[in-house]
Amino acid sequence: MDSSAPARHGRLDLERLRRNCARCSLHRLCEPAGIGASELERLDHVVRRRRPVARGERLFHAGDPLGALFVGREGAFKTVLVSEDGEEQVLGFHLPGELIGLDALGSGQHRCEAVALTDASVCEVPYERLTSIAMQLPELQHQLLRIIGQRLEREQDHIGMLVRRQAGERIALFLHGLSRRVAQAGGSATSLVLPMSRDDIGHFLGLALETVSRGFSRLQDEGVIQVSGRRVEILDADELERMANRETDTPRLQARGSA
Amino acid sequence: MDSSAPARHGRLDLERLRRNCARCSLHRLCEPAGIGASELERLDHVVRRRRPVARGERLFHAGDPLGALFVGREGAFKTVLVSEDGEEQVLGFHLPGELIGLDALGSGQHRCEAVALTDASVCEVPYERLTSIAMQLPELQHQLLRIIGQRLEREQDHIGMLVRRQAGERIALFLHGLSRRVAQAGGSATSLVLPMSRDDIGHFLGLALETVSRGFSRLQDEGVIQVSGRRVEILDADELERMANRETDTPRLQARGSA
DNA sequence: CGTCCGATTGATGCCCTTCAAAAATGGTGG
DNA sequence: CCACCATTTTTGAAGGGCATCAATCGGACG
Repeated sequence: MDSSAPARHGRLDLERLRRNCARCSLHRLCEPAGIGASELERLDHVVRRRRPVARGERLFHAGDPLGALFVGREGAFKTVLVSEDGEEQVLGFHLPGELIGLDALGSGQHRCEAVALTDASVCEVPYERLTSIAMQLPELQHQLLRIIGQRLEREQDHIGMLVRRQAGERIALFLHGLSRRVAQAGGSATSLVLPMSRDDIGHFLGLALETVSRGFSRLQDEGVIQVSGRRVEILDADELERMANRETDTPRLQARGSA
Repeated sequence: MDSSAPARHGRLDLERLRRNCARCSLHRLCEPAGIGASELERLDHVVRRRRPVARGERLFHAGDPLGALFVGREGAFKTVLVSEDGEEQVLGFHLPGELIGLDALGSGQHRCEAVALTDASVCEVPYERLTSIAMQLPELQHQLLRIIGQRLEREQDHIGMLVRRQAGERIALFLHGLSRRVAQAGGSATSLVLPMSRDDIGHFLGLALETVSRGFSRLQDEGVIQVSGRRVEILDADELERMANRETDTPRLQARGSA
């Protein structure tokens, strides 16, 4: 496959566009919807591709007007809600391929800020243009609604993580979910390098950073994971998932081997 | 089913439709968007109005395909996520004028169930028809996206309620938020009759029902509210809001009067 | 090699959960 | 109208898990 053919029209052009979208992880937005050539071309003209973002840089701040949605391409982000007393609440982490900026849909202004946890790059889609194109493409409209709906599901899962689950459960749930998402983004499901600090994880899970650290250590003692700073190896994914669903029951009934 | 003037065109028809929408609380969906006559007419033909729902009845179950969105008209609902072990997680409460059913947008299937807490009635909007009309009405599309975005905000507020806030804070936050919403739905902001049980509130706030009850009693002791079963009078809304934002600080530093 | 920031580990206190029982509420039928 | 029951709510007592304070450890970087 040639990588540089500058064909202007025909299949070659479409191929180039599709390739770009697939690389840029925008495929979640347009590819599964079966969008045709002309539509892709329009999207392509609208999307600002592969904008680099330095670690610590913000895609937007709280209060910024909704200008564009972002799709992570490389690196990782967190979205943070800062309360008036300076307390940070981490709303989510965002891996390549995931949409950032939906928090402004309700009011037209961002209510949280998106911070790059590592050096990163994003694709940028002007919101107004996206919606106006969606007006004419049923597939794109449905896809957009579906993606927003999936974000709703994620928020609900986040709530489920926080409600009446104890620390070990939340941490297992977090690692398990992160592993799946890293795999979906093209990484290894068992060998992770966490882009976020223990403090960030704590502010996401509603736990003190020390509790997160202790939880990691405990999982390591039990042989489920191996931790070295931000490097995490998942040794027993099944057990991890089991702990994620209820840690409190059968702590000694089915105990095998050492206590 | 027309019950009155069968006018086909002209202002009368439009007025009737607007009235219906306003009464039906669908105004949040179409009225502020400045929708014109023909569009309202189309919406009107699509909406099944004022369907009664008995207490305990479900609008949908987990796993049901996404058929329609609902707008509460009278009464109250809760949406509940039931985990495999039978544990209930209350995702939200829904007052008149609020949209129910968005949980299915991501997958096309409902993941929670919507239960009527009281005898109630709803308007029912077939989802496919709504989106296909939205394709042709920029205002409606934007309004739809805005409403979904507002739901996202609510989920995030819910998360903020759960993370690192202690019981008294969550309960004050809950009462304060409910008061505002009841007022928005046309009720009294200070005199509430809770449609949900202490258990429901507990499953929403991530607390044991006993803790909720104790929290109410404590607020009463402090003269902030007056409780009698499910009847709650808010005596000091300012103080309630203050407690909602940080209960733990300045308990004795800036203490005035009694310790 | 020394500094700095993040991660780990320890000890203590407290808030909330849990178990338990009494009290109140609401609906039903005599 | 009142008695009766089921359900919900309130209140009490005890124990545990997590936050907090504090110190040490470890790696990254100049």
